[in-house]
Amino acid sequence: MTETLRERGYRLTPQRLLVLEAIEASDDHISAEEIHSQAHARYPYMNISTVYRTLDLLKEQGLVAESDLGGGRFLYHPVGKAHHHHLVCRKCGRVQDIEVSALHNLRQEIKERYGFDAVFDHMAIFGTCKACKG
Amino acid sequence: MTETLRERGYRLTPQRLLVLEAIEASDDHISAEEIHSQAHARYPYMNISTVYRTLDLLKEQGLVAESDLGGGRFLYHPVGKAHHHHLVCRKCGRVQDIEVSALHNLRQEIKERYGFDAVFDHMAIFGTCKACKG
DNA sequence: ATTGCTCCTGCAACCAGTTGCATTAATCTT
DNA sequence: AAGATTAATGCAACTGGTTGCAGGAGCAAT
Repeated sequence: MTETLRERGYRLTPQRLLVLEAIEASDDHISAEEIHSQAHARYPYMNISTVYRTLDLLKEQGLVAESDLGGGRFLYHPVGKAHHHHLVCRKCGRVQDIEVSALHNLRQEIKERYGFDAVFDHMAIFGTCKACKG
Repeated sequence: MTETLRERGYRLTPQRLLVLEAIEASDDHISAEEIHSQAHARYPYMNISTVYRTLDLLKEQGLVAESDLGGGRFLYHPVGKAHHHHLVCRKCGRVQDIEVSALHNLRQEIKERYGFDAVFDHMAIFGTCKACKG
């Protein structure tokens, strides 16, 4: 990721490197707050607005993906892993990944019935997970 | 709605009546900010937190439905009309209703594959509408 | 009409996230 | 290695939304 940014003419500041490290270290997903607190521990002047701006840049450049967990809460993950969606359990809060193919049929149906091109981009689906229901 | 609230033991304060009126007047959907500004015009002491608390109550009592339009933005509408979902066009911003049945298959698939009970509650689906694509 | 119970409201402080602006520093040039 | 350019940062103020708490008001009983 760092090489890609440099090649595209972006500066590699220590702040950006810390954000990248935090995202890569969490091979699952991570919130902006978590990124900030990790980076802040090592570099006290790290500012939360820099985290958000770096995340915006990484999204723009297609290096990280953003999931909207509803209510304005977001998670970030490197795009290395396969494109996927999330099942968010309202009871235990656990987030489970599901394959992108699960939404193919819905996309097609919406296209046929309404002529609308739906974009499912790391979507969050809420409900109750297997464990919590038992 | 006012009668339902009174029957269930809730007080009918002027603030609550103003919120109800604003929601009923907008037969489509309305944001909390819009409700507040309408109510505030007629009753200057109206506070935004009262709007949110009233909306919470109305949700709880099943009288209004909330749609998450992503990024923490919400719309509210009376439950009188049939349960539905929204197609939000990212180009023109238009919000189109779709029937709840569109998501039946997806619900079933997620249930079978992951044992997860998905709750689709006035969901927003983003993409490009027919008009904007042409 | 008055009283009292307790629900409801306004306020102020807070939260995650965003933005404008002046300052700082990464990189390029020499 | 030093200077210039300008992107990136830190700060502070702001947004929409949430919450604790003390005071105010709806409603029922008298």
